[in-house]
Amino acid sequence: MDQSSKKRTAPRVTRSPGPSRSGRSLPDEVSRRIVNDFITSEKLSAGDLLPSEGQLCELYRVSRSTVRSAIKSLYEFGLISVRNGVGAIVLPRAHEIPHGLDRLASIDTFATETGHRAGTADLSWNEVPADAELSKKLRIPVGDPVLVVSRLKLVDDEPAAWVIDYLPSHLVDTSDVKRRFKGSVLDVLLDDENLLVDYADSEVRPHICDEPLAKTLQRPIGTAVLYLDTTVFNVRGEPVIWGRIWLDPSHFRFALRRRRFS
Amino acid sequence: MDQSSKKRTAPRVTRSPGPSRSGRSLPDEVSRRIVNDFITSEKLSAGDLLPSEGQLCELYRVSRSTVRSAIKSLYEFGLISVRNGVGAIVLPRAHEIPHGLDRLASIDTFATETGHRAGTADLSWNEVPADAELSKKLRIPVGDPVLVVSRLKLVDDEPAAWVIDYLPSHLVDTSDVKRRFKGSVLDVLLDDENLLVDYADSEVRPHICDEPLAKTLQRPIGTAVLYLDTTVFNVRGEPVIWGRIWLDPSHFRFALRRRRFS
DNA sequence: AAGTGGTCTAGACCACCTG
DNA sequence: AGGTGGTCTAGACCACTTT
Repeated sequence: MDQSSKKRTAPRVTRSPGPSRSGRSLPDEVSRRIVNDFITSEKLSAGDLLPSEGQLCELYRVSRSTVRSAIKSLYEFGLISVRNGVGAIVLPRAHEIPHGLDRLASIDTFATETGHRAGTADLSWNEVPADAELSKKLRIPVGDPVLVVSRLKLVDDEPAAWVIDYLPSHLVDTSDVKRRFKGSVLDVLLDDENLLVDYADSEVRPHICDEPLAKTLQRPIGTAVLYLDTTVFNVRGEPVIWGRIWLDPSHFRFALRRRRFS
Repeated sequence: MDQSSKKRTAPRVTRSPGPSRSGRSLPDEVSRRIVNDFITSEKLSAGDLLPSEGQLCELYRVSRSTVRSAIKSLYEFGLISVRNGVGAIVLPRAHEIPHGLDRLASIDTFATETGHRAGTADLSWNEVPADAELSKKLRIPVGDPVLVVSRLKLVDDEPAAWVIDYLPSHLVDTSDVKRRFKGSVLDVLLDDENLLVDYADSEVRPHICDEPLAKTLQRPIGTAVLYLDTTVFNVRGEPVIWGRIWLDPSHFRFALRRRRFS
């Protein structure tokens, strides 16, 4: 087209300014630009159409594949809808999705991201031999050592969740985990590049507080809480944590965006 | 390339046999083939590597982009992990995730897919003017007519959930919905191509059965159930259903695969 | 060094929606 | 008819892992 003569001085979007290492991909960068330039800037409002893919290609000087990838992200993030033959429609940003239940992240991360202060109390570390249940959940032989970490999670200094994590000792160095622990066992393991932590399967159930739990969470006996039974796996599909969490729903809203198909 | 001399007689994967209209995309077709040929066929087992992307391109005679798209689907579906420089690793117990809580589908669909029989009882249809809460949830003026559909959902003839759906009357033709209703309001709307139903935001909370609910679900008073507060939106981000569901956890397990980032 | 996945480009053609 | 998104291809180059 036009590169015959000179390069346009248009602010072409590139991977990053410096040594091309910002962790950000080109599509992510384009997503960010689209959000800044059109969505949060209030240049467009809910129901309006984004510029067409072709226009965005010219604007940011990237290929259509890159623009399409960026648009897909915005769609999956719930910011726009896309209609064939029409365009990308800006959605109302009213709904927040406070804690994406489908995202693998720690309570500390969720709390911090939503502007709250996460804390830990009644922390205890134990090593026990695996019983039948632990053997099944962690897929290790009965009797193998298991690190048990239990604690009360505080949000803004109020009891919010009771958490017990079970880790196969052969996978983790107990003293190392202890040293790097800042409130979340999951975060320590997520940061460890050798463990290759990848995903978790959770099951959500309602639960009624019995006396010890009620006392711990400082709620009346009989209060309804959410129980999350979670197994975290590495990329090879081996269990690395079995976690049991009892959550006070007054401190944690569990929101979820559900989509067709997928 | 290689079409100069010999053509492979390999069974090139194409969009569909007939008039190219099966609704299935090429990447979806390739995904299906990969699952059939390598994962469920037990040719590979958990921890094994899929053939490389290049090999899959040759095998199915498609471009690398198509193969990568197929692989991404398998990843998002939780069937494989992918590691840079290594390959795609088959994950264990790939074949479950009974009720993906993150998927927009009806109770009937979930029940049927898991081999159960869905039923409906105590069905009632009403039209009421929107009060303040309905006005807020459905984003319509107070007083606007709202269709209220309540019923007991049965799974294998046992009470499993109490459901109330609220629909703005201006969006739906009540008699039409009634006529096409086969147990699920959501399914009727999902099938309607004019409504453009797109996604839902749900919030999950624990709930303790009071007397009327306990009686309806035939459970003891004080039983813990899950309460799902769900708003369904169309592609323009307009609410089309507000649904309230009380679920007996003994009939519905809510599983969720959680991934990093995303 | 060789092989793998990760990223990005350029271009072609199709399906859909709107005038 | 013309514009928009949807799909697929071919190829280039980079980053990562293994040998």
